[in-house]
Amino acid sequence: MKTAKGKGAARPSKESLKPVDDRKVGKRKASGKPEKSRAPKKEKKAKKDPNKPKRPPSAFFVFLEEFRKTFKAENPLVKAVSVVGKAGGEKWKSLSSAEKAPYEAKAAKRKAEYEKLIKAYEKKQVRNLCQLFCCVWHL
DNA sequence: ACTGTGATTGTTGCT
DNA sequence: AGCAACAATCACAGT
Repeated sequence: MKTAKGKGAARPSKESLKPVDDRKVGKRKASGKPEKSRAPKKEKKAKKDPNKPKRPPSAFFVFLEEFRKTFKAENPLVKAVSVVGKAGGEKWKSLSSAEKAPYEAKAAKRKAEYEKLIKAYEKKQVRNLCQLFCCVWHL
């Protein structure tokens, strides 16, 4: 048996229908551009705001969330997230638009809430800057 | 002991 | 308009 030990993706066969791109997460460099314009400023630590709302999960993630439960329920031995991800991706592509509809609907709702959170977040940021400005002005 | 990684697709955000 | 990074998850490996 294949000891699905975490990393080793337990998918030795069926590469035909696997158009996975090389977009490995972590270092995605599509263009041969050595310097990423979007690169985080190494100078000064890019402190992440704890209040910054995280991006809303896409329909795929919404589906994946439920899929993980099902997958783990049927494969409690599988502990590799990669396996669930691949299985979920394959299943996701197998789903029809109608079946993805409810997930997309939820995703849309999530997005709406996200926009609201972002709005409040930006507002807070502005407020924070305002306080800072006020403090400086007061000096 | 803690943090990063690995894989999936979609969405968002900046240039 | 297009590319790049990041969203959850969970166990393991490395520092």
